[in-house]
Amino acid sequence: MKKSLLKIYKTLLKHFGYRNWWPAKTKIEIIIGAILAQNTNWKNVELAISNLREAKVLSYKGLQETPVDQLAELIRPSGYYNVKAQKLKTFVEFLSEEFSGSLMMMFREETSILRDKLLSVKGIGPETADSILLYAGQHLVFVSDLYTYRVMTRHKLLPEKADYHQIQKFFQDNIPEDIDLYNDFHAQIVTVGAKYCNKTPKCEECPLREFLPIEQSE
DNA sequence: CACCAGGCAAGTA
DNA sequence: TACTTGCATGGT
Repeated sequence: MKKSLLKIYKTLLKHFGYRNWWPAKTKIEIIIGAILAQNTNWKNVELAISNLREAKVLSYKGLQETPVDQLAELIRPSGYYNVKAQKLKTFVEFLSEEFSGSLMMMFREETSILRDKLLSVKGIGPETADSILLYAGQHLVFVSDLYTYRVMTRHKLLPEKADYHQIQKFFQDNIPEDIDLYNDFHAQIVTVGAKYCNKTPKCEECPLREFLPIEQSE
């Protein structure tokens, strides 16, 4: 199994090239993006981020000093804007209280301890926590998501009932412990997922078509 | 027009 | 524990 996952990665890498994720400059921008991206098309997130940038509030202080309803207006294109504005505020409060507003201090925490702390923040679930850990903090956690679920289940590598933790463990148990690999593998899965392995799959053109299981008639 | 996107929390049985 | 529902915009 170790081999087949890596083979999938290599196929994706050859097809799409190194993805160079996360598409953001600063750590806080990555965190903001991770929250805004929840159940939302990335294009919409980009619109929201660029609004925040233009308003010069794409920073810890910016978020802290901007009223929640103003933030909501700025991030409107990302959808669920009221909930997400509150989530940004809640994260800022968490960072302020737990780590004196320092991401540097936050990411110095041991991985599993920090993961638990992030999960205790309202609005941060497993995927958002792991995206923050891996992409903003370079912690060794594999990020799963809807596309990961689809790619794995459609290729019969995991059962339909597989939950987040199971998917994550499957990757962590079967590929080398390498931050750059974790980083780019997830990026590749999202890329192939968005293009070919979405709700209405286009397996004929998918670079992973050769990995599809043999169809059984019944 | 309907349906979906790089989730999560809260409510119900 | 295992479903269900609310949150909401912009693209196809």
